[in-house]
Amino acid sequence: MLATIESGSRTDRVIAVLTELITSGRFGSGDFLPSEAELCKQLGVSRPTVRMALRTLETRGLVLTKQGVGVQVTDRTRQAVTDSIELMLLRGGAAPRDVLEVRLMLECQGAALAAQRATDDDLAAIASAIADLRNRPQGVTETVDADLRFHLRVAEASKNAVLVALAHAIRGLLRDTIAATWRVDDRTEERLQDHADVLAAVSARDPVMADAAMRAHLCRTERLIEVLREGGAIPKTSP
Amino acid sequence: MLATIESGSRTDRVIAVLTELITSGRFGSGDFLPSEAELCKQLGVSRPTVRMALRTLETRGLVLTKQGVGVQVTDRTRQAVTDSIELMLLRGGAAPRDVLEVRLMLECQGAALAAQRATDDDLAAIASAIADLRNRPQGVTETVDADLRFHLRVAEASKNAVLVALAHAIRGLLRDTIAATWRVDDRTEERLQDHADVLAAVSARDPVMADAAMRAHLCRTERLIEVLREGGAIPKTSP
DNA sequence: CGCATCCTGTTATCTGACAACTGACGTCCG
DNA sequence: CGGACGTCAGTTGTCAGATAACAGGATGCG
Repeated sequence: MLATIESGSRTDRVIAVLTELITSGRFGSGDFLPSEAELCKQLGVSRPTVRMALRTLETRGLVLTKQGVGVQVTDRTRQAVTDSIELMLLRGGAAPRDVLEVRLMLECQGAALAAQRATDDDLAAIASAIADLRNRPQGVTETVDADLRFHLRVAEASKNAVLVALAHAIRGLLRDTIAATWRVDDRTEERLQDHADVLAAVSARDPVMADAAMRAHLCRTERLIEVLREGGAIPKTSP
Repeated sequence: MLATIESGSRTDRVIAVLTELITSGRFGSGDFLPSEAELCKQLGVSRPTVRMALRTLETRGLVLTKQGVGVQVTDRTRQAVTDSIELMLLRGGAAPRDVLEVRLMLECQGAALAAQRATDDDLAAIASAIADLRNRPQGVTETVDADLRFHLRVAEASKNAVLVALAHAIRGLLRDTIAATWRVDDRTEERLQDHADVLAAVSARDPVMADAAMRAHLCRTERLIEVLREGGAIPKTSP
Protein backbone atom coordinates (compact mmCIF):
# COMPACT_ATOMS: atom_id res chain seq x y z
CA MET A 1 0.00 0.00 0.00
CA LEU A 2 1.12 3.48 -0.74
CA ALA A 3 1.76 6.08 1.86
CA THR A 4 -1.62 7.27 2.97
CA ILE A 5 -0.71 10.91 2.73
CA GLU A 6 -0.25 11.98 -0.84
CA SER A 7 -1.42 14.88 -2.88
CA GLY A 8 -4.61 14.72 -4.86
CA SER A 9 -7.77 12.74 -4.55
CA ARG A 10 -7.88 8.99 -4.32
CA THR A 11 -8.90 8.85 -7.94
CA ASP A 12 -5.79 10.80 -8.87
CA ARG A 13 -3.66 8.39 -6.91
CA VAL A 14 -5.25 5.42 -8.64
CA ILE A 15 -4.62 7.09 -11.97
CA ALA A 16 -0.99 7.57 -11.06
CA VAL A 17 -0.57 3.96 -9.96
CA LEU A 18 -2.20 2.48 -13.03
CA THR A 19 -0.37 4.82 -15.39
CA GLU A 20 2.88 3.79 -13.79
CA LEU A 21 2.04 0.12 -14.16
CA ILE A 22 1.44 0.59 -17.86
CA THR A 23 4.22 2.98 -18.82
CA SER A 24 6.74 0.96 -16.86
CA GLY A 25 5.87 -2.05 -18.96
CA ARG A 26 4.53 -4.20 -16.15
CA PHE A 27 1.45 -4.47 -18.34
CA GLY A 28 2.14 -4.53 -22.06
CA SER A 29 -0.15 -3.86 -24.98
CA GLY A 30 -2.76 -6.55 -25.24
CA ASP A 31 -2.55 -7.61 -21.62
CA PHE A 32 -5.69 -7.44 -19.54
CA LEU A 33 -5.71 -5.53 -16.31
CA PRO A 34 -7.22 -7.26 -13.29
CA SER A 35 -10.98 -6.89 -13.13
CA GLU A 36 -12.42 -3.78 -11.56
CA ALA A 37 -13.40 -5.73 -8.46
CA GLU A 38 -9.87 -7.06 -8.14
CA LEU A 39 -8.38 -3.60 -8.52
CA CYS A 40 -10.73 -2.35 -5.81
CA LYS A 41 -9.44 -4.93 -3.37
CA GLN A 42 -5.80 -4.39 -4.22
CA LEU A 43 -5.98 -0.62 -4.15
CA GLY A 44 -8.38 -0.33 -1.26
CA VAL A 45 -10.86 1.94 -2.99
CA SER A 46 -14.40 1.56 -4.21
CA ARG A 47 -15.49 0.65 -7.69
CA PRO A 48 -16.62 4.09 -8.84
CA THR A 49 -13.20 5.43 -7.96
CA VAL A 50 -11.49 2.72 -9.98
CA ARG A 51 -13.88 3.28 -12.85
CA MET A 52 -13.24 7.02 -12.91
CA ALA A 53 -9.53 6.38 -13.04
CA LEU A 54 -9.96 3.86 -15.84
CA ARG A 55 -12.05 6.34 -17.77
CA THR A 56 -9.20 8.84 -17.61
CA LEU A 57 -6.74 6.22 -18.80
CA GLU A 58 -9.06 5.39 -21.65
CA THR A 59 -9.30 9.03 -22.66
CA ARG A 60 -5.53 9.16 -22.75
CA GLY A 61 -5.43 6.11 -24.97
CA LEU A 62 -3.74 3.77 -22.54
CA VAL A 63 -6.50 1.21 -22.13
CA LEU A 64 -9.66 0.04 -23.82
CA THR A 65 -12.51 -1.24 -21.70
CA LYS A 66 -14.90 -3.69 -23.27
CA GLN A 67 -18.12 -4.58 -21.61
CA GLY A 68 -18.30 -8.19 -20.64
CA VAL A 69 -14.64 -8.74 -21.39
CA GLY A 70 -12.33 -6.60 -19.34
CA VAL A 71 -9.88 -3.74 -19.48
CA GLN A 72 -7.21 -4.23 -22.09
CA VAL A 73 -3.99 -2.29 -22.25
CA THR A 74 -3.60 -0.69 -25.67
CA ASP A 75 -1.57 2.02 -27.31
CA ARG A 76 -4.00 4.44 -28.80
CA THR A 77 -1.98 7.37 -27.52
CA ARG A 78 -1.60 8.73 -31.03
CA GLN A 79 -5.36 8.82 -31.40
CA ALA A 80 -5.57 10.56 -28.05
CA VAL A 81 -3.11 13.19 -29.24
CA THR A 82 -5.09 13.68 -32.41
CA ASP A 83 -8.31 14.05 -30.45
CA SER A 84 -6.93 16.60 -28.03
CA ILE A 85 -5.40 18.65 -30.80
CA GLU A 86 -8.67 18.66 -32.65
CA LEU A 87 -10.45 19.77 -29.51
CA MET A 88 -7.90 22.50 -28.89
CA LEU A 89 -8.40 23.86 -32.37
CA LEU A 90 -12.17 23.62 -32.10
CA ARG A 91 -12.09 25.43 -28.80
CA GLY A 92 -9.72 28.08 -30.04
CA GLY A 93 -12.01 28.97 -32.88
CA ALA A 94 -9.42 28.33 -35.54
CA ALA A 95 -9.84 30.51 -38.60
CA PRO A 96 -10.08 28.65 -41.90
CA ARG A 97 -7.09 30.47 -43.31
CA ASP A 98 -4.99 29.49 -40.30
CA VAL A 99 -5.92 25.84 -40.60
CA LEU A 100 -5.11 25.71 -44.30
CA GLU A 101 -1.83 27.49 -43.74
CA VAL A 102 -0.66 25.06 -41.10
CA ARG A 103 -1.81 22.13 -43.14
CA LEU A 104 0.32 23.37 -45.99
CA MET A 105 3.37 23.56 -43.73
CA LEU A 106 2.95 20.16 -42.18
CA GLU A 107 2.03 18.18 -45.24
CA CYS A 108 4.69 19.70 -47.48
CA GLN A 109 7.43 19.19 -44.95
CA GLY A 110 5.99 15.77 -44.23
CA ALA A 111 6.23 14.87 -47.89
CA ALA A 112 9.83 16.04 -47.94
CA LEU A 113 10.64 13.85 -44.96
CA ALA A 114 8.78 10.97 -46.58
CA ALA A 115 11.03 11.28 -49.61
CA GLN A 116 13.99 10.73 -47.31
CA ARG A 117 12.60 7.94 -45.19
CA ALA A 118 9.84 6.05 -46.97
CA THR A 119 10.28 2.29 -47.08
CA ASP A 120 9.10 0.14 -49.95
CA ASP A 121 6.05 -0.74 -47.91
CA ASP A 122 5.25 2.94 -47.52
CA LEU A 123 5.49 3.49 -51.24
CA ALA A 124 3.21 0.53 -51.87
CA ALA A 125 0.69 1.86 -49.36
CA ILE A 126 0.67 5.28 -51.02
CA ALA A 127 0.26 3.69 -54.44
CA SER A 128 -2.58 1.58 -53.13
CA ALA A 129 -4.42 4.64 -51.85
CA ILE A 130 -4.00 6.33 -55.22
CA ALA A 131 -5.36 3.26 -56.97
CA ASP A 132 -8.42 3.27 -54.71
CA LEU A 133 -9.02 6.85 -55.63
CA ARG A 134 -8.62 6.23 -59.34
CA ASN A 135 -11.09 3.39 -59.32
CA ARG A 136 -13.71 5.96 -58.52
CA PRO A 137 -15.57 4.39 -55.67
CA GLN A 138 -19.35 4.64 -55.48
CA GLY A 139 -20.09 7.60 -53.27
CA VAL A 140 -18.46 10.78 -52.18
CA THR A 141 -17.78 9.29 -48.78
CA GLU A 142 -15.57 6.57 -50.21
CA THR A 143 -13.77 9.08 -52.39
CA VAL A 144 -13.02 11.31 -49.43
CA ASP A 145 -11.86 8.30 -47.44
CA ALA A 146 -9.45 7.31 -50.16
CA ASP A 147 -8.17 10.87 -50.45
CA LEU A 148 -7.68 11.01 -46.70
CA ARG A 149 -5.88 7.69 -46.79
CA PHE A 150 -3.47 8.97 -49.40
CA HIS A 151 -2.46 11.97 -47.33
CA LEU A 152 -2.24 9.90 -44.18
CA ARG A 153 0.03 7.36 -45.85
CA VAL A 154 2.37 10.09 -47.02
CA ALA A 155 2.48 11.54 -43.53
CA GLU A 156 3.18 8.14 -42.02
CA ALA A 157 6.06 7.64 -44.42
CA SER A 158 7.73 10.61 -42.75
CA LYS A 159 8.26 8.33 -39.74
CA ASN A 160 7.40 11.22 -37.45
CA ALA A 161 4.60 10.27 -35.08
CA VAL A 162 4.04 13.81 -33.84
CA LEU A 163 3.66 15.09 -37.36
CA VAL A 164 1.24 12.29 -38.18
CA ALA A 165 -0.92 13.16 -35.19
CA LEU A 166 -0.95 16.85 -36.04
CA ALA A 167 -1.68 16.30 -39.71
CA HIS A 168 -4.42 13.87 -38.90
CA ALA A 169 -6.12 16.23 -36.47
CA ILE A 170 -6.03 19.08 -38.93
CA ARG A 171 -7.37 16.87 -41.67
CA GLY A 172 -10.25 15.99 -39.37
CA LEU A 173 -11.18 19.65 -39.20
CA LEU A 174 -11.09 19.91 -42.96
CA ARG A 175 -12.99 16.76 -43.69
CA ASP A 176 -16.30 18.40 -44.56
CA THR A 177 -14.63 21.06 -46.64
CA ILE A 178 -12.67 18.54 -48.63
CA ALA A 179 -15.74 16.45 -49.15
CA ALA A 180 -17.32 19.46 -50.80
CA THR A 181 -14.42 19.75 -53.24
CA TRP A 182 -14.91 16.17 -54.38
CA ARG A 183 -18.59 16.70 -54.90
CA VAL A 184 -17.94 18.96 -57.84
CA ASP A 185 -16.30 17.40 -60.85
CA ASP A 186 -13.95 20.23 -61.51
CA ARG A 187 -10.53 19.23 -62.77
CA THR A 188 -10.63 15.86 -61.08
CA GLU A 189 -8.08 14.53 -63.51
CA GLU A 190 -5.55 17.18 -62.56
CA ARG A 191 -5.96 16.38 -58.90
CA LEU A 192 -5.41 12.70 -59.51
CA GLN A 193 -2.30 13.57 -61.44
CA ASP A 194 -1.12 15.63 -58.45
CA HIS A 195 -1.22 12.54 -56.29
CA ALA A 196 0.81 10.61 -58.79
CA ASP A 197 3.34 13.43 -58.89
CA VAL A 198 3.77 13.29 -55.14
CA LEU A 199 4.30 9.56 -55.23
CA ALA A 200 6.83 9.92 -58.03
CA ALA A 201 8.81 12.51 -56.10
CA VAL A 202 8.79 10.43 -52.94
CA SER A 203 9.81 7.34 -54.87
CA ALA A 204 12.64 9.31 -56.46
CA ARG A 205 13.81 10.26 -52.96
CA ASP A 206 13.68 13.90 -53.91
CA PRO A 207 12.61 15.98 -50.88
CA VAL A 208 12.47 19.26 -52.75
CA MET A 209 10.31 17.88 -55.50
CA ALA A 210 8.06 16.09 -53.01
CA ASP A 211 7.53 19.35 -51.15
CA ALA A 212 6.76 21.15 -54.39
CA ALA A 213 4.39 18.47 -55.64
CA MET A 214 2.44 18.41 -52.43
CA ARG A 215 2.37 22.19 -52.36
CA ALA A 216 0.99 22.33 -55.88
CA HIS A 217 -1.68 19.81 -54.98
CA LEU A 218 -2.80 21.57 -51.82
CA CYS A 219 -2.78 24.97 -53.45
CA ARG A 220 -5.00 23.65 -56.21
CA THR A 221 -7.41 22.32 -53.60
CA GLU A 222 -7.33 25.62 -51.75
CA ARG A 223 -8.24 27.52 -54.87
CA LEU A 224 -11.15 25.17 -55.37
CA ILE A 225 -12.23 25.71 -51.78
CA GLU A 226 -12.11 29.43 -52.33
CA VAL A 227 -14.35 29.16 -55.37
CA LEU A 228 -16.84 26.97 -53.56
CA ARG A 229 -16.92 29.28 -50.60
CA GLU A 230 -17.71 32.25 -52.76
CA GLY A 231 -20.43 30.18 -54.35
CA GLY A 232 -21.85 29.48 -50.91
CA ALA A 233 -21.21 25.74 -51.02
CA ILE A 234 -19.07 25.95 -47.88
CA PRO A 235 -20.03 27.98 -44.84
CA LYS A 236 -17.28 30.32 -43.83
CA THR A 237 -17.47 29.36 -40.19
CA SER A 238 -16.09 25.90 -40.72
CA PRO A 239 -12.79 25.62 -42.50
CA MET B 1 -33.20 17.18 -25.20
CA LEU B 2 -31.39 15.00 -27.63
CA ALA B 3 -32.76 11.84 -29.12
CA THR B 4 -32.48 9.12 -26.55
CA ILE B 5 -31.30 6.54 -29.04
CA GLU B 6 -27.78 7.24 -30.20
CA SER B 7 -24.68 5.19 -30.68
CA GLY B 8 -22.37 4.50 -27.80
CA SER B 9 -22.88 4.18 -24.10
CA ARG B 10 -24.83 6.69 -22.06
CA THR B 11 -21.60 8.09 -20.76
CA ASP B 12 -20.45 8.69 -24.31
CA ARG B 13 -23.65 10.48 -25.09
CA VAL B 14 -23.30 12.70 -22.05
CA ILE B 15 -19.73 13.46 -23.09
CA ALA B 16 -20.94 14.43 -26.54
CA VAL B 17 -23.67 16.69 -25.19
CA LEU B 18 -21.44 18.49 -22.71
CA THR B 19 -18.62 18.86 -25.22
CA GLU B 20 -21.04 20.38 -27.66
CA LEU B 21 -22.31 22.81 -25.05
CA ILE B 22 -18.80 24.01 -24.40
CA THR B 23 -17.32 24.10 -27.88
CA SER B 24 -20.42 25.82 -29.22
CA GLY B 25 -19.86 28.60 -26.74
CA ARG B 26 -23.07 28.10 -24.79
CA PHE B 27 -20.79 27.90 -21.77
CA GLY B 28 -17.73 30.11 -21.91
CA SER B 29 -14.49 29.98 -19.99
CA GLY B 30 -15.11 30.78 -16.34
CA ASP B 31 -18.76 29.84 -16.37
CA PHE B 32 -19.95 27.16 -14.01
CA LEU B 33 -21.83 24.17 -15.32
CA PRO B 34 -25.00 23.18 -13.49
CA SER B 35 -24.35 21.01 -10.47
CA GLU B 36 -23.99 17.29 -10.98
CA ALA B 37 -27.42 16.71 -9.50
CA GLU B 38 -28.92 19.22 -11.89
CA LEU B 39 -27.18 17.64 -14.86
CA CYS B 40 -28.54 14.25 -13.78
CA LYS B 41 -32.07 15.54 -13.87
CA GLN B 42 -31.71 17.33 -17.17
CA LEU B 43 -29.91 14.49 -18.92
CA GLY B 44 -31.87 11.69 -17.34
CA VAL B 45 -28.89 9.69 -16.12
CA SER B 46 -27.43 8.88 -12.74
CA ARG B 47 -24.67 10.73 -11.00
CA PRO B 48 -21.86 8.23 -11.61
CA THR B 49 -22.53 8.48 -15.33
CA VAL B 50 -22.38 12.25 -15.22
CA ARG B 51 -19.22 12.12 -13.14
CA MET B 52 -17.50 9.77 -15.55
CA ALA B 53 -18.32 12.09 -18.41
CA LEU B 54 -17.04 15.09 -16.47
CA ARG B 55 -13.85 13.24 -15.72
CA THR B 56 -13.26 12.74 -19.43
CA LEU B 57 -13.91 16.41 -20.11
CA GLU B 58 -11.45 17.29 -17.39
CA THR B 59 -8.67 15.16 -18.84
CA ARG B 60 -9.30 16.84 -22.16
CA GLY B 61 -8.85 20.22 -20.54
CA LEU B 62 -12.38 21.50 -21.05
CA VAL B 63 -13.47 21.81 -17.42
CA LEU B 64 -12.01 21.96 -13.93
CA THR B 65 -13.96 20.44 -11.07
CA LYS B 66 -13.39 21.82 -7.60
CA GLN B 67 -14.72 20.06 -4.58
CA GLY B 68 -17.28 22.10 -2.73
CA VAL B 69 -17.50 24.65 -5.50
CA GLY B 70 -18.63 23.19 -8.80
CA VAL B 71 -17.51 22.41 -12.31
CA GLN B 72 -15.94 25.35 -14.07
CA VAL B 73 -15.44 25.62 -17.80
CA THR B 74 -11.80 26.34 -18.59
CA ASP B 75 -9.47 26.16 -21.54
CA ARG B 76 -6.59 23.97 -20.58
CA THR B 77 -6.69 22.18 -23.90
CA ARG B 78 -3.10 23.15 -24.68
CA GLN B 79 -2.01 21.48 -21.48
CA ALA B 80 -4.05 18.44 -22.45
CA VAL B 81 -2.27 18.28 -25.79
CA THR B 82 1.10 18.56 -24.12
CA ASP B 83 0.18 15.83 -21.66
CA SER B 84 -1.00 13.40 -24.30
CA ILE B 85 2.07 13.92 -26.44
CA GLU B 86 4.22 13.35 -23.40
CA LEU B 87 2.37 10.12 -22.76
CA MET B 88 2.88 9.08 -26.35
CA LEU B 89 6.60 9.68 -25.95
CA LEU B 90 6.65 7.65 -22.75
CA ARG B 91 4.91 4.76 -24.45
CA GLY B 92 7.41 4.85 -27.24
CA GLY B 93 4.92 5.91 -29.88
CA ALA B 94 7.12 8.82 -30.79
CA ALA B 95 10.77 9.76 -30.49
CA PRO B 96 12.19 12.97 -29.03
CA ARG B 97 13.53 13.60 -32.51
CA ASP B 98 9.95 13.83 -33.76
CA VAL B 99 9.17 16.64 -31.37
CA LEU B 100 12.24 18.62 -32.32
CA GLU B 101 11.54 18.14 -36.00
CA VAL B 102 7.99 19.43 -35.76
CA ARG B 103 9.11 22.35 -33.68
CA LEU B 104 11.60 23.25 -36.35
CA MET B 105 8.88 23.22 -39.00
CA LEU B 106 6.41 25.28 -37.06
CA GLU B 107 8.76 27.87 -35.69
CA CYS B 108 10.70 28.44 -38.89
CA GLN B 109 7.60 28.81 -41.02
CA GLY B 110 6.09 30.88 -38.24
CA ALA B 111 9.04 33.23 -38.36
CA ALA B 112 8.65 33.53 -42.11
CA LEU B 113 5.00 34.43 -41.72
CA ALA B 114 5.89 36.85 -38.96
CA ALA B 115 8.21 38.62 -41.36
CA GLN B 116 5.25 39.18 -43.64
CA ARG B 117 2.68 40.17 -41.06
CA ALA B 118 4.30 41.51 -37.91
CA THR B 119 2.99 44.87 -36.72
CA ASP B 120 5.14 47.44 -35.01
CA ASP B 121 3.70 46.26 -31.71
CA ASP B 122 4.80 42.73 -32.48
CA LEU B 123 8.32 43.90 -33.22
CA ALA B 124 8.40 45.85 -29.98
CA ALA B 125 7.18 42.80 -28.05
CA ILE B 126 9.87 40.62 -29.58
CA ALA B 127 12.52 43.22 -28.83
CA SER B 128 11.29 43.45 -25.28
CA ALA B 129 11.63 39.72 -24.77
CA ILE B 130 15.16 39.84 -26.12
CA ALA B 131 16.01 42.67 -23.77
CA ASP B 132 14.71 40.68 -20.82
CA LEU B 133 16.93 37.84 -21.83
CA ARG B 134 19.99 40.04 -22.23
CA ASN B 135 19.57 41.57 -18.82
CA ARG B 136 20.39 38.17 -17.45
CA PRO B 137 17.69 37.63 -14.87
CA GLN B 138 18.51 36.04 -11.53
CA GLY B 139 17.71 32.38 -11.92
CA VAL B 140 17.45 29.82 -14.64
CA THR B 141 13.68 29.92 -14.36
CA GLU B 142 13.50 33.57 -15.34
CA THR B 143 15.91 32.98 -18.20
CA VAL B 144 13.83 30.14 -19.56
CA ASP B 145 10.68 32.23 -19.20
CA ALA B 146 12.23 35.04 -21.20
CA ASP B 147 13.41 32.61 -23.86
CA LEU B 148 9.96 31.10 -24.07
CA ARG B 149 8.45 34.55 -24.30
CA PHE B 150 10.67 35.40 -27.25
CA HIS B 151 9.60 32.37 -29.24
CA LEU B 152 5.97 32.88 -28.34
CA ARG B 153 6.06 36.50 -29.47
CA VAL B 154 7.50 35.51 -32.81
CA ALA B 155 4.81 32.89 -33.24
CA GLU B 156 2.10 35.37 -32.35
CA ALA B 157 3.43 37.79 -34.92
CA SER B 158 2.54 35.21 -37.55
CA LYS B 159 -1.11 36.05 -36.86
CA ASN B 160 -1.95 32.40 -37.18
CA ALA B 161 -3.85 31.15 -34.13
CA VAL B 162 -3.46 27.50 -35.04
CA LEU B 163 0.27 27.82 -35.35
CA VAL B 164 0.49 29.64 -32.04
CA ALA B 165 -1.50 26.95 -30.27
CA LEU B 166 0.55 24.12 -31.73
CA ALA B 167 3.88 25.81 -31.13
CA HIS B 168 2.90 26.53 -27.57
CA ALA B 169 1.86 22.97 -26.88
CA ILE B 170 5.08 21.61 -28.34
CA ARG B 171 7.17 24.11 -26.42
CA GLY B 172 5.58 22.89 -23.22
CA LEU B 173 7.18 19.53 -23.85
CA LEU B 174 10.60 21.00 -24.29
CA ARG B 175 10.61 23.25 -21.28
CA ASP B 176 12.76 21.07 -19.06
CA THR B 177 15.11 20.26 -21.87
CA ILE B 178 15.59 23.88 -22.77
CA ALA B 179 16.09 24.78 -19.13
CA ALA B 180 18.99 22.35 -19.12
CA THR B 181 20.58 24.11 -22.07
CA TRP B 182 20.50 27.44 -20.26
CA ARG B 183 22.04 25.95 -17.18
CA VAL B 184 25.32 25.47 -18.95
CA ASP B 185 27.12 28.61 -20.03
CA ASP B 186 28.15 27.32 -23.40
CA ARG B 187 28.08 29.89 -26.19
CA THR B 188 25.40 31.98 -24.56
CA GLU B 189 26.53 34.98 -26.52
CA GLU B 190 25.96 33.25 -29.83
CA ARG B 191 22.48 32.24 -28.84
CA LEU B 192 21.61 35.78 -27.84
CA GLN B 193 22.90 36.92 -31.19
CA ASP B 194 20.62 34.37 -32.85
CA HIS B 195 17.63 36.04 -31.30
CA ALA B 196 18.74 39.41 -32.54
CA ASP B 197 19.21 37.96 -36.01
CA VAL B 198 15.65 36.67 -36.05
CA LEU B 199 14.33 40.04 -34.99
CA ALA B 200 16.40 41.77 -37.64
CA ALA B 201 15.06 39.49 -40.37
CA VAL B 202 11.47 39.93 -39.24
CA SER B 203 11.92 43.67 -39.03
CA ALA B 204 13.37 43.67 -42.53
CA ARG B 205 10.24 41.83 -43.72
CA ASP B 206 12.40 39.12 -45.17
CA PRO B 207 10.64 35.74 -44.83
CA VAL B 208 13.50 33.69 -46.21
CA MET B 209 16.02 35.25 -43.89
CA ALA B 210 13.67 34.94 -40.93
CA ASP B 211 13.23 31.25 -41.64
CA ALA B 212 16.98 30.79 -41.94
CA ALA B 213 17.76 32.74 -38.78
CA MET B 214 15.26 30.78 -36.73
CA ARG B 215 16.54 27.55 -38.24
CA ALA B 216 20.10 28.40 -37.33
CA HIS B 217 19.07 29.22 -33.80
CA LEU B 218 17.07 26.07 -33.25
CA CYS B 219 19.71 23.87 -34.81
CA ARG B 220 22.30 25.35 -32.49
CA THR B 221 20.06 24.55 -29.53
CA GLU B 222 19.50 21.05 -30.83
CA ARG B 223 23.20 20.42 -31.06
CA LEU B 224 23.55 21.58 -27.48
CA ILE B 225 20.73 19.27 -26.43
CA GLU B 226 22.50 16.41 -28.15
CA VAL B 227 25.70 17.11 -26.26
CA LEU B 228 23.90 17.32 -22.95
CA ARG B 229 22.03 14.14 -23.63
CA GLU B 230 25.22 12.27 -24.31
CA GLY B 231 26.60 13.67 -21.10
CA GLY B 232 23.59 12.36 -19.23
CA ALA B 233 22.24 15.77 -18.26
CA ILE B 234 18.97 15.01 -20.08
CA PRO B 235 17.20 11.69 -19.83
CA LYS B 236 16.48 10.25 -23.23
CA THR B 237 12.83 9.59 -22.45
CA SER B 238 12.04 13.29 -22.38
CA PRO B 239 12.78 15.29 -25.48
C1' DC C 1 -20.09 -33.68 -34.96
C1' DG C 2 -22.83 -29.29 -34.99
C1' DC C 3 -25.63 -26.23 -32.78
C1' DA C 4 -28.50 -24.06 -29.44
C1' DT C 5 -28.53 -23.09 -24.59
C1' DC C 6 -26.99 -22.07 -20.13
C1' DC C 7 -23.59 -20.31 -17.05
C1' DT C 8 -19.95 -17.53 -15.37
C1' DG C 9 -17.41 -13.54 -15.15
C1' DT C 10 -17.12 -8.98 -16.65
C1' DT C 11 -18.41 -4.16 -17.36
C1' DA C 12 -22.43 -0.49 -17.34
C1' DT C 13 -25.63 1.75 -14.73
C1' DC C 14 -28.57 2.88 -10.92
C1' DT C 15 -29.87 4.02 -6.09
C1' DG C 16 -29.08 5.91 -1.71
C1' DA C 17 -26.19 7.36 1.57
C1' DC C 18 -22.38 9.61 4.02
C1' DA C 19 -17.92 12.26 4.21
C1' DA C 20 -15.19 16.30 3.00
C1' DC C 21 -14.82 20.64 1.38
C1' DT C 22 -16.08 25.67 0.17
C1' DG C 23 -18.08 29.99 0.71
C1' DA C 24 -21.15 32.93 2.92
C1' DC C 25 -24.01 34.17 6.47
C1' DG C 26 -25.00 35.07 11.19
C1' DT C 27 -23.42 35.27 15.88
C1' DC C 28 -20.62 36.22 19.71
C1' DC C 29 -16.98 38.50 22.13
C1' DG C 30 -13.63 42.19 22.83
C1' DC D 1 -18.83 48.94 16.43
C1' DG D 2 -15.61 45.56 14.28
C1' DG D 3 -13.47 41.38 13.65
C1' DA D 4 -12.92 36.47 14.70
C1' DC D 5 -15.46 32.38 14.93
C1' DG D 6 -19.07 28.84 14.36
C1' DT D 7 -22.75 27.27 11.70
C1' DC D 8 -25.08 26.05 7.60
C1' DA D 9 -26.46 25.07 2.80
C1' DG D 10 -24.70 23.49 -1.38
C1' DT D 11 -21.31 21.05 -3.83
C1' DT D 12 -18.10 17.39 -5.08
C1' DG D 13 -15.72 12.89 -3.39
C1' DT D 14 -16.40 8.31 -2.00
C1' DC D 15 -18.62 4.25 -0.56
C1' DA D 16 -21.77 0.02 -0.55
C1' DG D 17 -24.89 -2.92 -2.73
C1' DA D 18 -27.81 -4.26 -6.36
C1' DT D 19 -29.43 -4.97 -11.13
C1' DA D 20 -28.92 -5.01 -16.24
C1' DA D 21 -26.28 -5.86 -20.42
C1' DC D 22 -22.84 -8.22 -22.61
C1' DA D 23 -19.15 -11.71 -24.32
C1' DG D 24 -17.25 -16.06 -24.29
C1' DG D 25 -16.84 -20.61 -22.97
C1' DA D 26 -18.95 -24.90 -21.09
C1' DT D 27 -22.61 -27.94 -21.49
C1' DG D 28 -26.11 -30.70 -23.18
C1' DC D 29 -28.98 -32.31 -26.91
C1' DG D 30 -30.08 -33.74 -31.47
